[in-house]
Amino acid sequence: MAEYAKPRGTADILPDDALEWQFVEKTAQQLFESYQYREIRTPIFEHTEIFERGVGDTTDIVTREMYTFTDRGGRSVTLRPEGTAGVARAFVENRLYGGPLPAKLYYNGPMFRYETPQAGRYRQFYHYGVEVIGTDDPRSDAEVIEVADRLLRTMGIESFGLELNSVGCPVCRADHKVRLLEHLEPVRQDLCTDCQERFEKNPLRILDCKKDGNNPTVLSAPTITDSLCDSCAGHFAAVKMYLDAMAIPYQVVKTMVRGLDYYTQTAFEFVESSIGAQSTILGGGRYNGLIRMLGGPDLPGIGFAGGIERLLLARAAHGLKSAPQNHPDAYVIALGEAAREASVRVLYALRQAGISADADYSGHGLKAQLKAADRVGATFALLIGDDEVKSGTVAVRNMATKEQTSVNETAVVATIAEHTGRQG
RNA sequence: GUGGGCGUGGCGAAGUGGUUAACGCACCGGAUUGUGGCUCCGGCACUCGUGGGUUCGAUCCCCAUCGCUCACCCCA
Repeated sequence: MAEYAKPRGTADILPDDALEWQFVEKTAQQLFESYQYREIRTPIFEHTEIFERGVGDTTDIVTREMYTFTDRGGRSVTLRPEGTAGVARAFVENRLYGGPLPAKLYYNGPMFRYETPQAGRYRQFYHYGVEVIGTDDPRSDAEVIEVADRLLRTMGIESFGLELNSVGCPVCRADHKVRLLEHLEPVRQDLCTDCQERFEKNPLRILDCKKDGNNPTVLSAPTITDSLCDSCAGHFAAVKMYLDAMAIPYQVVKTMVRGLDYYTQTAFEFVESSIGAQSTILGGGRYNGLIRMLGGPDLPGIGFAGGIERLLLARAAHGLKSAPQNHPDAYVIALGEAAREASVRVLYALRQAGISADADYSGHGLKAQLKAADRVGATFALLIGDDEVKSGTVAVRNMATKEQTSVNETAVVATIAEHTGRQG
C-alpha cells in the first residue's frame, strides 16, 4: 500500500497514457493552427473576481466548485475552473482589441473544479478550446462549431451528436423570463425542491428537469428558443443555414441551457454516449457581453471547450490507439568491468550521431541483458565483453535475424546508421 | 452534499470462522562455458485498506473510518 496518494479527483498520466495525450494535443494544435487560430497561454490561477464576474456568481461553478484561497498577500485567488474568463481578461488587459479582429485564439491546459469525481469528471481536468473575439457574424458561430466537429472527427470520433440552441440576449431573455414565471407560477408548489430553487435563480433549467420535465404545465411552458427577439431569431436562423451549407448535422434542443452566465444566443454541445453519464464531450457558445463585463470594449465573442479526458474515454470506447512507443535502434550491453568504459564511449557516440540508443546498467549476465534488449524492442544489441575490449571491437547483433557481426568500435555508428537509416 | 458497489502479494483474481491464504501475469534465478523472445524447474505475502468490537479463535460477522469507483446534481 502506498503511503501517499494523489488528491481526490486528480490523475497521474503515466508514460503509456501520455502517448495518447500527446496525440490529442498535437492533433488539436495542428488543426487549430490550420484554421488560423493562435495559441494563448494564461495563468492557471486568477483573481477570484475574474470568475465571479465572468462566469457568474450564481452558477454552480462559482458558488460551490471553485478552488479559492487567500495568498500570502491577502488576495483571494482561484484556480481557473474554465478557460474563457481568463482568456477574456487577457484579451482586455493586453488590449488585443487594438489588433486585427476578430482575434482567433486557442488554448489547452488544466482546469480545476471541486466536484465529486465520477466517470469523465475530475477535480483537475484538461480543456482544449478556441475563442473568436470581435465579431458576431453568424458565420463565425458556424465556423467555431465546424472546427469542433472537425476536431472530433480528426480524433476518430464519429458517433457524436450535435445539440444546438439559442439562449437569446439579455433583452429577449428577460422578457421570456417574465412570461415563463407567469406560466409556471400556478404549479410552483408542485415542483421538486430543486426546481423551487431554480424558480428564482435559473428558471430555464426547470424545462429540462428530469422530475418535472413531464409536468403538463412545464411541457407547455414557452421556451427561450421560441421567444427570441427578431435580432436573435435572425442570428439563430443564419447559424443554422450556414451549418446546413456545410452539411453539418445538428439537432435543435430547445431545453438546452448552458451553465455559465456569459452565454448569449448560440449554445451547443457535442454529446458522445459511449463515455458514461457525463456525455458532453465538448461544449460552447456565444458570449457577447463578457468582454465588456471584464472592462473591455463591447465586443462579442464565441468559443468552445472540450475535455481531453472525455475525448480519451471516447477514443478508448471505440478502440482507438495512437502510435506505439518508439523503440531504441541500439541497446548497449557491457559484460564485466573492463567493458564498461567502452560501453559508455559507444553509447555516447551513437547518441551524438542522433541514433536512438540506450544501455543496460543492471550488471546482469549476458542472458538477462539480451532479454532486456528484447523487451525494449531494440533493433540491435551491441555486445561488449572482454574479447571485444581486447580487440577494440563491438559485437553487433540484429535482434530480429540473430545475425551477429564483429565491428570495429570506430565503425559502430556508421553500421547502425546504415541499417536503420536514422542517422541524424 | 446524497446514494449504490468495492478495497487480498507489482498487476489481475479465488477463498474459508480455526494448523503452512489458491491460481494467472509480471519480476528474479536456473536448465553446459558470453547469447533473447518458446518450454521446463525454482524463488518472490513484517499488518488480507485502517481502527475498534463479537468470539476460545477472524481475511472472512458487526461498527466506525479512510480510499477507490459508479450514479444524482451540474458540467468538459
